[in-house]
Amino acid sequence: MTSPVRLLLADDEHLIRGALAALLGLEDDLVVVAEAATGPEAIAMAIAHRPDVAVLDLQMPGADGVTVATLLRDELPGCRTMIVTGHGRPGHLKRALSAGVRGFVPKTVSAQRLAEIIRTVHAGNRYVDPELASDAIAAGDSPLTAREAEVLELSADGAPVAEIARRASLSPGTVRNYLSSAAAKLGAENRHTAVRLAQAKGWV
Amino acid sequence: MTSPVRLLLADDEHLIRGALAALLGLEDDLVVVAEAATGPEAIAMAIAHRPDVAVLDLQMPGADGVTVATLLRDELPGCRTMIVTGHGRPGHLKRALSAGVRGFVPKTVSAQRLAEIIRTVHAGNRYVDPELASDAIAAGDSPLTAREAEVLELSADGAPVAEIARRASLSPGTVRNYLSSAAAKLGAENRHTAVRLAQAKGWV
DNA sequence: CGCGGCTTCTGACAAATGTCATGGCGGCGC
DNA sequence: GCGCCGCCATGACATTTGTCAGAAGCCGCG
Repeated sequence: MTSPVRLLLADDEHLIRGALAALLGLEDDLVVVAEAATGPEAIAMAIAHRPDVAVLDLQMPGADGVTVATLLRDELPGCRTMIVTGHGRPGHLKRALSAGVRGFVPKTVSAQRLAEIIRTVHAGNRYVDPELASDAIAAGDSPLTAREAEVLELSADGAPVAEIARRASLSPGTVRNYLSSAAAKLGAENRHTAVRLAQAKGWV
Repeated sequence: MTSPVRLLLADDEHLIRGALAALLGLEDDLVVVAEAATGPEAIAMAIAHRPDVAVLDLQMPGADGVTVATLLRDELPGCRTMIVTGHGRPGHLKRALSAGVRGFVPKTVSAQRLAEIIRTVHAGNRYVDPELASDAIAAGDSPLTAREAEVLELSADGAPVAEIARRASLSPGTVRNYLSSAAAKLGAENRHTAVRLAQAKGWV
């Protein structure tokens, strides 16, 4: 028998992380060698313990799972990464895959299933939850140009156009044009619903 | 020794629920008698299995934890309820307490700690996470009137005033007045930032 | 009973926003 | 090189929103 798979677990919810560590530890071919509660901590722990697979939560303080995965790809090429998430948006999956992530699963799977997927990933294969994958395909690519997306994101907190223009170093008129065309592309009647739509698709 | 505490676990994330069930089951004075993934399912399971303590996630499909707790208080007076949540907003805590919930904890606590709190709650005492409590005190009470809150909530998805008026069966002018006064009370410069603020405080 | 607060409405005005046409600039593909 | 597309801007216009004053009915509290 080969040596066990060394795991890093990163999740800001101690309850989940601890429970997960306990359950995965029961599998005799898996061993949790490090845990982290924040993005930066995950990176530090990964470098210190050099796990075979890093299981990362998508939403963490400091840096999200995809960001951590991106850094890890450069720092620790031998370490496979996978994302576990509560509510995954289509856009996140795309970002994750281009960051070299090899597994993407929702928290609705069982621990049993997660263990299998960890083995799959460790073997060098990919695994993406079928439902999330079909969502991503259905959502398609963002129809927004770079500036449209940027301006839309800046308008996410409900700031007036003048404020957005200031933050983007653009003319207010230009901002209104971008917002208008972004809303048209998304089929929204105003920029606020446009923001919601884009966020739901994970495009911002 | 007394008989073990019978638990109901409700959380839509199978991974967490299963892991939690396993960990809490290790405590020899606790036993998980039922699990549920949705609000309605939690209610049905509670009535069927009559647990001593119901551990409810705040965000679940169908009906949220507080709603479930409210129903349970009437249906199963002998059953203590507690809420476990990822990101608890101040307003939620208030709603939960008035629904008769006896425990309110974030998912950042350890399983060890959760087990102790379950015992505390089962003994008839209350437990509220200190940090969440101080947040709630700092946030204070909502300054909004019932209608202001209602209209603000309807405007949450960015719908235009005409749409909100239709849904609330109010005159557009009235809606604008409510939104205006709500924004003024919250110190926001428009209704969209007002919505964000109110949501952050848990007032909507 | 009167006072104050909440609810609901109207009307009017100012400001912000959405829409459209138009134009210049720069890059990319054929 | 020419055309297309994205980027940035301006100006004008219609629409939507925000703000304010005023007014009526209802309810609870002292």
